[in-house]
Amino acid sequence: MKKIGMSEIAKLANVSIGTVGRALNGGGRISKDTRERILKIAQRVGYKPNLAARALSLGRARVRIGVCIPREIHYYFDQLRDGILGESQHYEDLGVQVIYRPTERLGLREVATVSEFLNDDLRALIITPGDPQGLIPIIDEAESRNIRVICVDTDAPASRRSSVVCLDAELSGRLAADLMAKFAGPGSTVAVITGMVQVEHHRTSTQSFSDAYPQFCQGGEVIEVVEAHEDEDEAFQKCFDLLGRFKSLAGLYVTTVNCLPVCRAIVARGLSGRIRLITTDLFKEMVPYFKKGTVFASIYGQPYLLGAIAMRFAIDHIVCRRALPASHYLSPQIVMRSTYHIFREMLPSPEGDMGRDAQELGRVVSVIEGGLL
Amino acid sequence: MKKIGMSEIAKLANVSIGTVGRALNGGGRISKDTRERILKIAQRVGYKPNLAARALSLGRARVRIGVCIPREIHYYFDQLRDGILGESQHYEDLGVQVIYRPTERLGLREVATVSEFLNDDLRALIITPGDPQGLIPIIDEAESRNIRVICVDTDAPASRRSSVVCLDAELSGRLAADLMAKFAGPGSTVAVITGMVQVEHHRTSTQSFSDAYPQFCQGGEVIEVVEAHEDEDEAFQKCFDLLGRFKSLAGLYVTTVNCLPVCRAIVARGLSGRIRLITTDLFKEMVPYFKKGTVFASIYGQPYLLGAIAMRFAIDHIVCRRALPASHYLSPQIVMRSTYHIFREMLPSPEGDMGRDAQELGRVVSVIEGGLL
DNA sequence: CTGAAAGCGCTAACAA
DNA sequence: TTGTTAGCGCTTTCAG
Repeated sequence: MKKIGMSEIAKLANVSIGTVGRALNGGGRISKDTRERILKIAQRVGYKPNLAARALSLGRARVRIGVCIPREIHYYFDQLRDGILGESQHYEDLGVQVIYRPTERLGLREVATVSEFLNDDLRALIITPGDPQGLIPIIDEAESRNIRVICVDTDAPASRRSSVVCLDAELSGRLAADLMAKFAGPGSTVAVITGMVQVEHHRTSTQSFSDAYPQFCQGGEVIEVVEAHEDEDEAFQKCFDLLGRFKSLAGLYVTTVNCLPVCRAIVARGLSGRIRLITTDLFKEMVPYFKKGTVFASIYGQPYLLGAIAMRFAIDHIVCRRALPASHYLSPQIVMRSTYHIFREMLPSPEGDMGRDAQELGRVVSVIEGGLL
Repeated sequence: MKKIGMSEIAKLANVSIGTVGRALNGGGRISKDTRERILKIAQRVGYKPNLAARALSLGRARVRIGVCIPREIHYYFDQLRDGILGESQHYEDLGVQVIYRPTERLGLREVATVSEFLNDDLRALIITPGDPQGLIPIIDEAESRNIRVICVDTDAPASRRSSVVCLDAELSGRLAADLMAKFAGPGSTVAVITGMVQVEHHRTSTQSFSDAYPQFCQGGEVIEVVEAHEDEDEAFQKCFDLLGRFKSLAGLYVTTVNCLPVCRAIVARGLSGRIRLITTDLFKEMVPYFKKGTVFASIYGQPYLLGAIAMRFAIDHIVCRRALPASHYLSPQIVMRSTYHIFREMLPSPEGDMGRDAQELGRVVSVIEGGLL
């Protein structure tokens, strides 16, 4: 089956190549007749446009994709960014150009920043909603202007966004419960330390854990849910207290974005390795607590992969004209003492990270990692 | 920073565009002087070739990549294949053409099949060595003919292959031990059921598990390593016996490619949910045993991702002239009752899988999965 | 409404 | 050794 181009179709249809172009791309003036005739032929011969030629003809940067994600927390969003931008680089010569305009923190000046994209002649917009409610009108406006909005990591489910790529918070919570039940055994009492309950993801996974734990664990009970407001001292203190109050506590599930204070409290109580600690993050400072056995497991959403997939979706849709999946949930990774070291999160951070210059030729010793690339 | 092309460089160097071409691509007759002058300029202005233009100019299929992987076991290698071929499709218009020539089973007629590739004018060769020893001369021959050989899933470490993308067997075993220790608790006695010990991966992970388990588990012991030769009946019988002999057995680590007979034996003994069973595979027939709680966890190497990464490496190297990492280890996924359903392995298999026609436009309800895409 | 032609950046074949 | 030129398949403009 040989590849067929527009000129072959032109011959088959007895028209010029220009007419074929007009038929294929919705373009301008063309009679319904010829149009349909050409379309039929194209279909029959299985015409597929040559993307390289198209990109070349259109000139560079005909596919603009906006990206608005937070800068902080760095350990997490730097990965997300690298996934998004890294993936896009592979398609530069196919005309993909990324406009990267981050916010400082999740939700901060988000509505304004995203709004700025509206007049940038984008084809797609990748965002991490921190204020889903406030974003709804902008997302909907973007969609109505034919800008496909893809939510990544967080979602704005009530909006008309085309697609979402994220972890299923409910699933994360259930998985934590499943794991905790198997770690702690029947009849065990556990607690949860959560961050700001306003944050959808934390609220959902906490709830889900609490619901699921008793099911997975015969006679098990979630004895308390502590809210730590993402404050280090507060988290430490509350956790320290908790451990003092419940001597029989078997496990702790932490959904804050920073598990370190909890680790410290556990160590301070001399309970490292005894309390089954399940966290939800992964960054270098955790290493000592993995090594010591303080952290039993971390249920980690791989932001790099998340970002790469979101960008891949955008490109597949716009450049390759593939359908956009309404949603894509990926499975959280369970990271343990024996495996944390092979995640890209543990690589020495080269500061100037997104090296667009890259390493030409030569030989890289070893790339290690949990995600793609 | 504007994009600079060959013609700009030509102007800067006061030569014709043809000369620039000769300087940049190692090509033919050119004086050392001009060559170096041009190279310097190119470097200075940060010249990056336009891959779309290059592909277009070269005509289609100038980058041929050979793929030789097994057909069976289907549940596993179909995923690997989809990852490899799926990734390549994205680069068709950049000139990437894949020659897919599978073997029936791992190692079967492998040397002959791989040999056939030698005269196909390939740029890269992706293989799954089943007979690493026998392949060495062919791999080395390929490399010396400037065909980059990338091993995926299995390896031929003694050969001159450029790269390997796989799971670290030693790590898989350690992770299993880590998990088992946390499931079973101190002082627990466990056993291993392994397949053919000739298979490198099984031997290594078994060994690694046996070494690591006592370290992770206070007073724990691996009481027996059963070899089942990949035979269903044998596996069932041996496992059934084992469970009869050691009433105190707390866990079982299975490294065969088919955990079903072990599951059945456990159920037959009425020990489902009591014996901590850790497996290493993931396919639809396992679902009932996940649901029942027979399988506690499966440590699964995601073959789709493995394949996608291997192909991505090949393309990045050949098309984008990036360095080939000597090795890339990815972290095994821990799959549990609460998460198995979101893996692509659980999707209804569309038989005619690698749908090259794909779904144009329209809207996909939901894509679910553990890997990339 | 349709045809003709220029040109995107690069490679390769041919001239000089 | 270097310069010139014809495409690769497509989009887009300008004539017809």
